[in-house]
Amino acid sequence: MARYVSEAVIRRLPGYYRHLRELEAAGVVSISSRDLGEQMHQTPSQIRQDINCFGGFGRQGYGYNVSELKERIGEILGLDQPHRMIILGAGSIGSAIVRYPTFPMEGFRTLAVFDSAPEKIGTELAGVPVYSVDALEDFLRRETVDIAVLCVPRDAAQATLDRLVAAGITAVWNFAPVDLVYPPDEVVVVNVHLSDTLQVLSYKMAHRGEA
Amino acid sequence: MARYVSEAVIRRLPGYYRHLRELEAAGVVSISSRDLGEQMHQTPSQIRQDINCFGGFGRQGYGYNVSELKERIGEILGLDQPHRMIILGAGSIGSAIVRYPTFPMEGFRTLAVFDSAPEKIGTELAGVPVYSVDALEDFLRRETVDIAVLCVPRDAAQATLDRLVAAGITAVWNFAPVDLVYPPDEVVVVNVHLSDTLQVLSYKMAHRGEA
DNA sequence: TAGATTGTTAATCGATTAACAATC
DNA sequence: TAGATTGTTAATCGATTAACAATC
Repeated sequence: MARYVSEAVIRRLPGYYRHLRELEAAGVVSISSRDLGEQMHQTPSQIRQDINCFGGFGRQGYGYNVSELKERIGEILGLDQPHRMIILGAGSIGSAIVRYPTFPMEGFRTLAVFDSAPEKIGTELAGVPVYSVDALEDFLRRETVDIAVLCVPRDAAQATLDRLVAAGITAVWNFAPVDLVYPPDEVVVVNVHLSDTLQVLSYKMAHRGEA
Repeated sequence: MARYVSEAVIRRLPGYYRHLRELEAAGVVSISSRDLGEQMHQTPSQIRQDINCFGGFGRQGYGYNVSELKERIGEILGLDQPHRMIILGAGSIGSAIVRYPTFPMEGFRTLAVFDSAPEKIGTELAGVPVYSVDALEDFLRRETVDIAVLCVPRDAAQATLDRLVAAGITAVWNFAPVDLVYPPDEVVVVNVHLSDTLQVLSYKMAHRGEA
């Protein structure tokens, strides 16, 4: 255990978490890597390797306790800690994030939304106040914020990120379709390039049945 | 050229496309794999390998013509063909997709939105009509639809997908946070599990500076 | 032509899979 | 106990990087 955890493993963890939660809800108490692999279309070997990056919580001859493994993966993902978020941009993507139903119960709480359009400032979005971006630095000085969600238009994204980093934000979830430039040791950025995934779909449609 | 194209390469293509479009807009005429690699934080080798999956359109001693390469990657991604989409679910994610600004100019056109809430049926979302899901099969019989975008709640996703597949839809862009079950030779599914990427961010925050 | 840079083959690196002894 | 299944090491597979001859 405690070996180096590759990006590939990290990206599979949420899938395990989701599947285990469903098994738990279905009343399944224990599961073997063989059965879990079958259900998730992975090899049992891969599942055991992945889980053992973090230490063995399986039992020989028995498998894994579903609730315990789910709980542990949740901890590894940091879901046992609450996260305080702000959203930059009160457009349609920003609205969708504020309203995303499962975030509150996963510990992700949105404190405020920031926008530059005067008609939006002072309103609320699903109960969350919309402030002027001018008040951003002030707000960050007063409140503890863990994650900034970037939902501003493409052309505003880099400048907004620069402000966030200067104000001490260390984690950004970016929805703007740009490759942002930032100091990697000061801030973690995870991109959701929606257009990219749609283009991957387009590729697969165009090249169906080639492989 | 014309070798097997791995998933890893496919997922990098939209990034190339985006970057080349920006270079083109900036008036850059040609670029070497060395410079492109530097700008995109990749090795020149990888860029040449990736591009050569599809045939050599570089010139020795010169590099690649930006516009030509962009155009060719666009074709490979299938962006030269128009795509007709429908959206399932008129909630906040569905609304965000209808309004996504760059889709129309990339050839992705939304024909209709389907929902089950009576108060939404008959209205419009950014100029696109909202129909009852009851009318789904009828609509698909009358109209040519390439892509269905699944934005329904978690618990309705599987049933909706089943209906889509039964009605002959062969490409689905899924936003519901579930692992859908489907016949892989009948339909291509690309998932956008928003919650997963947020959890990856959470992981990286919790384990900052470990590697 | 000489210099630069590709296309492509070979070497390396990392991730996935297989195997099996340890053990519940 | 015997059977099952893990944790872990070794083997394989695939993807990335390096090298270099071909050529613009």
